[in-house]
Amino acid sequence: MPELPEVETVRAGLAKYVIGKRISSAQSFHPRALKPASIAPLSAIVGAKIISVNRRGKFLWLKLDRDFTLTAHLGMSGQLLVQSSKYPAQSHLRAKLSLQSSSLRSSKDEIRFIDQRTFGWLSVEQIIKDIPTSVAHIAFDPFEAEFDLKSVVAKIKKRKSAIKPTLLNQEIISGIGNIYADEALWRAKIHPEIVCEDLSESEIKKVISSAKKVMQSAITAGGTSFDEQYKNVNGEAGYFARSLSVYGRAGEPCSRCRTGIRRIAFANRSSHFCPRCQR
DNA sequence: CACGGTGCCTGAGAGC
DNA sequence: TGCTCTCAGGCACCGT
Repeated sequence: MPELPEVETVRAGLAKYVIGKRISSAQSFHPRALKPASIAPLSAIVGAKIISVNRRGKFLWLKLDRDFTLTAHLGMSGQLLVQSSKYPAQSHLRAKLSLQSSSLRSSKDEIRFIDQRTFGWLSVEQIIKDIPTSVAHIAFDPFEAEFDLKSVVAKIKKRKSAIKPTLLNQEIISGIGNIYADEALWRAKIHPEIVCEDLSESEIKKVISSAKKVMQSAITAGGTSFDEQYKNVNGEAGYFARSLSVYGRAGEPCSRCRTGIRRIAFANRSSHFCPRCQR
């Protein structure tokens, strides 16, 4: 599932291939591919040049030489592939952008948006202070210069809900999904159901720094391809799944204390943790 | 304002 | 073999 490390891998891959290119056509093939809030059809970006590829948390956007942007979210199963238009269409191809190339030999002439479960979307949006409208309410992620650890800790400390759903709340800290939330809590030795108010400031800091560290390691590994849905722009899987300590490892021994990893369901999600390390 | 619950979606895998 | 059911979890939205 694409969380910050996977989206960052896709962002970097896109940046490598598409910056400076002009979009020569843009088509959508599924009614849900374009977000209903999009201010224009996908064809509105035809003729625009891609200036940069940006990310906040799990949101991605192409900065164009226009006063609007193309924003993308991968949802559960979205992929953005950069490949040749000669390559046959994938079964869940939802949209594609053709790139004008200066070199006739360039084979990476298409961005394809593929999405099995259709929770992902593209959207043409206004850009205000460099941020697209659908990203305006999203909190800074821990890799952004503006991320303010102290204020995030203070905000979390006041909350009456459990730490796990709080880590998943993109309006408090962005980029963390179910996999990295479980991994961060295991690293910080904190039980997912502990109420935020009951944690000390240093415990909250530890969870956040653990989240940043585990996500940094995952970026280095090219992301986690746990359910075969996530791929980078070249269609390759990341290999961080082998480095996961708790997610998807119910019943296996904890690598710190050998106690069996437990899986519980709460807040409509599964949580994996070590019942001995995380009290 | 804070927070919990629900809906959207498809294919893999389980169970019969 | 083939049917039906459950599960996976991203975000938006709604009600309390």
